[in-house]
Amino acid sequence: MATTPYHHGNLRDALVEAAVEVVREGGPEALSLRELARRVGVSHAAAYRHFADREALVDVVAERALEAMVAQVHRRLDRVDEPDPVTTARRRLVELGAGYVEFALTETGLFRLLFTAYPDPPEGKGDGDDAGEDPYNLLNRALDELVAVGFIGPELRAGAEVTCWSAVHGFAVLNVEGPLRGLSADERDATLTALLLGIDRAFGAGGSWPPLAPVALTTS
Amino acid sequence: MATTPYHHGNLRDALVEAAVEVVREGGPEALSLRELARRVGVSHAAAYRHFADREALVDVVAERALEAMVAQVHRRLDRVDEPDPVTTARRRLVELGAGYVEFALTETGLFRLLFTAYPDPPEGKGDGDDAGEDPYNLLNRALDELVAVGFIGPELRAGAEVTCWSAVHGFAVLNVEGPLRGLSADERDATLTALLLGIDRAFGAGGSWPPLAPVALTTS
DNA sequence: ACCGAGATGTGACCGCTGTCAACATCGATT
DNA sequence: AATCGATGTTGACAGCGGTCACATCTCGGT
Repeated sequence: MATTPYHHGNLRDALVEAAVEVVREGGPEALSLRELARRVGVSHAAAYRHFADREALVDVVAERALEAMVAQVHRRLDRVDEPDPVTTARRRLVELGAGYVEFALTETGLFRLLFTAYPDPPEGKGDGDDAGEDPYNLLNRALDELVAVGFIGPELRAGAEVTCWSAVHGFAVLNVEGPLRGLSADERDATLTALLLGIDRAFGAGGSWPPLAPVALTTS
Repeated sequence: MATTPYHHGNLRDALVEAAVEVVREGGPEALSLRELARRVGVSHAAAYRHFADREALVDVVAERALEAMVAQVHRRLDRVDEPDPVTTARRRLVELGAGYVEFALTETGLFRLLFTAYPDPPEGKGDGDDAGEDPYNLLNRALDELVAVGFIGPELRAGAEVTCWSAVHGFAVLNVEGPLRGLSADERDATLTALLLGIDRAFGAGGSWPPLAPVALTTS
């Protein structure tokens, strides 16, 4: 039994683990069922006992990626510590965006996979159970908070999620796989700060609020 | 010689034409050298006389796509007709973004291909010859104009291109291949208007400017 | 008018991929 | 102990990008 047991034991988990690793290193296009099987030490068709097709495996990796992203965003969100509630809410929105971008730049492969098979979050707005563990929900709650503390006028709330998400996502995409990928860390921090403070200005245009501190990414 | 001449005549052009058509219908992943050759009625290896590899063909299609995009943006830009120079400049920035998104939604396949092989425009800032026929240059000129007419304070100019591009590109991506692809035309118009006017607010936060009219896309 | 050279197209081949069907093996249940 | 369903294997197929030797055509120089 010591020599190559016929049954792997927990092939499914092993495949997922290997898949995550492969995608982290080479992005979605590096994900090959056959190479995965090779890596795990199993025949090339064995994976089909656990995944209907390649797509199904991609979906599982996407879930993992989403979790990792939420974790990274939370890490940044939790560091926010401001005396003023308005500044707190504003800062949280900024850090939310910065965490999103940070994940995109740190875990390029996972991020790229995420948006070749994103699990349509805006549709499932009804399930209030695990709501919150999803960047989209985090964003909406941050915006609601900004309305609650009086920073965002209620008339500007509609569509604000899409505006924020678009800006931050666009920045991430352009920097990860787009024409902005050559930017230095300093240039990135500067332009990202301009973008995030721009959003802040767009929402708080009504009143006269104190300026926000710049942002710096930890791209490691 | 009427029956299948050995030499095609202008295979290269025919291949490019077919490639553009295929990408328009099925996106970049539908672009296969072999199917192209089949469609043009030639053996699959013939294409390699005209293109080093698949990538080279993709690049040519990308150029075409970029031209088409610039044309569409121009079409919208040229319609702007406002008495006030400040309103003109503001409106032009809005229409620039709307045109970008409109192209993304109209020519989904070409747009998606464009960003799997984007010809790094920010790098080639030196060539002043054909400058202007590139969305990035159009954007920069629109922003400079906004500074010139006094809408954007000079201290906000740095990084403004990236902010605008990110927001609009993110919106396009999320709507074309991302989680926002289910949006109705009305929802899209509304959220895009919110986004574009948000950018307008972010830049003109200093003064008290008249409101801008909403935006509507022609997705046909 | 010819003839050779360079350009262009062909078919066979390689290795890679995802996917399926037939077969082998194992563990748990009866 | 026999059996059955879950799991893994082998072998095949089609499609892909890419390369090669070879066939065919076109055109310019003599």
